[in-house]
Amino acid sequence: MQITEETLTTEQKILQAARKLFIQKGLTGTRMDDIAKEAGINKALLHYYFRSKEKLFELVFEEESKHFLGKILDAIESDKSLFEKIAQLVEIDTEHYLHNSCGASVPMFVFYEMARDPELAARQMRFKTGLTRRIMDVFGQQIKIEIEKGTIRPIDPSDLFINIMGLVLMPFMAKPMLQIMHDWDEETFRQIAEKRKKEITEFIINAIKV
Amino acid sequence: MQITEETLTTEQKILQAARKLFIQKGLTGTRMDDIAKEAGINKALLHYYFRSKEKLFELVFEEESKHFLGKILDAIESDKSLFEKIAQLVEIDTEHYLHNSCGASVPMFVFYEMARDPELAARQMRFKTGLTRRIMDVFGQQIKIEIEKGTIRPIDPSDLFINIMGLVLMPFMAKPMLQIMHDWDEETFRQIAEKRKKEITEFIINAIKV
DNA sequence: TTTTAGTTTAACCAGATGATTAAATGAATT
DNA sequence: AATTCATTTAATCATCTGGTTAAACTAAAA
Repeated sequence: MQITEETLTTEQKILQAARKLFIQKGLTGTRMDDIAKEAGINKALLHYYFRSKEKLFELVFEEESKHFLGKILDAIESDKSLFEKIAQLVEIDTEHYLHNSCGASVPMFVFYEMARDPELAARQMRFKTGLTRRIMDVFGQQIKIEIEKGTIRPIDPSDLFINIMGLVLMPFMAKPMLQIMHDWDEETFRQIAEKRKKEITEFIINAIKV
Repeated sequence: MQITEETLTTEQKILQAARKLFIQKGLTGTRMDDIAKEAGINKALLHYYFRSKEKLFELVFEEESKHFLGKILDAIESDKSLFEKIAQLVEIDTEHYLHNSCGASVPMFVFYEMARDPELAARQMRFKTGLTRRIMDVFGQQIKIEIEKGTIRPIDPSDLFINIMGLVLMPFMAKPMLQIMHDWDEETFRQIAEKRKKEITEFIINAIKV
């Protein structure tokens, strides 16, 4: 059965609308009325389903930040060589943000809200220490082995991790500026992001391989 | 003469306060009262100096986005070899954001507000076509020459540009998450950003040199 | 048909927030 | 000392916004 607007429960419609608007406009830039309108209902029903704006926001943020880290872990936990794993990390993340943009970037949303509200950052990361530690452990271990084998130059795993994230995410975070700078329409942007998958992977591998 | 709080004009104090808060909390997250309080004055005086929140915000944004692109152009227009230029671009940008953070990141501020308000993005970029075109022209020309000389692998200049920006800016944009993930205090973060200057430069050069 | 329980809405409230105004203050000038 | 003009403030306004409430509607159960 196809999922149309009608088949969604009101709760799902609200969550979908909230997600879209929070990612696009942020917590403080989004009105409860806007979410209601986007979901095709009114404000009171919003509070019937979700007690408060903060509660609704926290749900959306929790989901997105977990998803963000989850995607990374998926790629890193796979049983592959380092180079294949990097290719997969680039592929999975790019693909995810290419088809999940809401007209704005999820990583931007996550980082921005964390910067705006350190309490939120601390609270949310507290429940993700398992995820993050696992990411760094698995990745760090594999890097260490490759360095010892002499297949790649010595590099701090967290540095390499930041580098990969930077290369993958930058086009999505800087999208509005890049689009205007280079006069890219949506389709052109998509093509460039698509093409970057291969190019970034090679860029990274060239950068680290001996 | 040292610049203390007393030597600043009221206008400067307001702009300083507005800058700090807008960068930290964004347009929609910042209250006019907060700016007044931060500047040590009251709300009415704010409107006496700057007609409206939007006007004040636009001034701050204009300044920061111009500065952001200006720093890049400074490095790119210098009379140096490509590799030296990349080193300088990394150095200048990192140094700038290391000493200009407001507890939050300027590039994040610029990108975020552009994503939140496409009108603002279009309006602001319209006056910066000279800057951006100059950046891409000068950079593109030099890349082309190096590729023809065979010193670097073929790469689209805008791709390389995005890559450099991603590598330099990512730690600053993801700072809250990274700090919690790795348990870095401010000083540790500073040291890591400092150390990355050399490492990123080598990373990039290894990635592109034949 | 009546009852009942889950949905949905319009109207309203209290506090927040951007903006205005008229009066007060203070320092420089006459 | 009196005048003048730029600063500064407290009080106030109109609107926005998150949240509440009581009533209306709907469809299934009795």
